[in-house]
Amino acid sequence: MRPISHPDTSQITLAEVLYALGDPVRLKIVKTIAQKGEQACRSCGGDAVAKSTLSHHFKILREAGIIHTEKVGTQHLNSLRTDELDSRFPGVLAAVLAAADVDICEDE
Amino acid sequence: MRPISHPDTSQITLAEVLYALGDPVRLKIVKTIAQKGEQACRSCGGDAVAKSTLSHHFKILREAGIIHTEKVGTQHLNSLRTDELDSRFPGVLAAVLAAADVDICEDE
DNA sequence: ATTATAGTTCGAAAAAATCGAACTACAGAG
DNA sequence: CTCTGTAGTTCGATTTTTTCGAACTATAAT
Repeated sequence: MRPISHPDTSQITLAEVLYALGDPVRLKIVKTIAQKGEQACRSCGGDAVAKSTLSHHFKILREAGIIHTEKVGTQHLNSLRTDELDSRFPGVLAAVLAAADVDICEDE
Repeated sequence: MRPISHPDTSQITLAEVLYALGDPVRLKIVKTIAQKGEQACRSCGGDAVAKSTLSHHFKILREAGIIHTEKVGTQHLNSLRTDELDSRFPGVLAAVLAAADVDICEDE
């Protein structure tokens, strides 16, 4: 298994961040982590999505610089890179998270 | 040619908005309209993208509820649905536009 | 009428998402 | 230490989405 790599703050691009957030499953993942804190992968997906697809979604979020993944035993704990994201693009994540509460369509 | 249709404010979803913004070409279009005001399609694309692809990008933005398109003579004038977007998802567009100024990667 | 410009639509080719199956990695039980 | 279970990844195939060029529609100007 390849080591888990994360982009440096300076390498995070806006288009990639928005792209990563622009998927119902990934938006829900981010929302869940924001609400409940650090989460393992399987606790975010629900059962509508295959395990391999979920893995792919986490990879997209990680490569966009939105989440940090740390391997702990058999599971991968994911947290939001809130501070780094906010220093790079101030207010974006906060506005999206606030909007995610308003939006009813993408709720489970 | 089909009539140009726009979603109602209440039909705009966050995931669709973020998805629409999560493409370098579309982000640039939105940025251009925000800076210079109402724009025709061809004045936003640059020459890196085919005419038909540009047409597709405008369609995505329109269907996501981000832009309003009005036919004026031979051209289509596009404007941001700033107020509607802000009433639906307060602060999101503003934060993204501010971030787009910071982001250097997606600049032309 | 003719020519030019702005943009759309169509069909094909290229790229990305999704899935199930097979795999790796670790933890705990026996 | 081996066996079993759980968490997640990787692989190959299928489906969906993007992209393009070519042909088309619509309006304007000559």
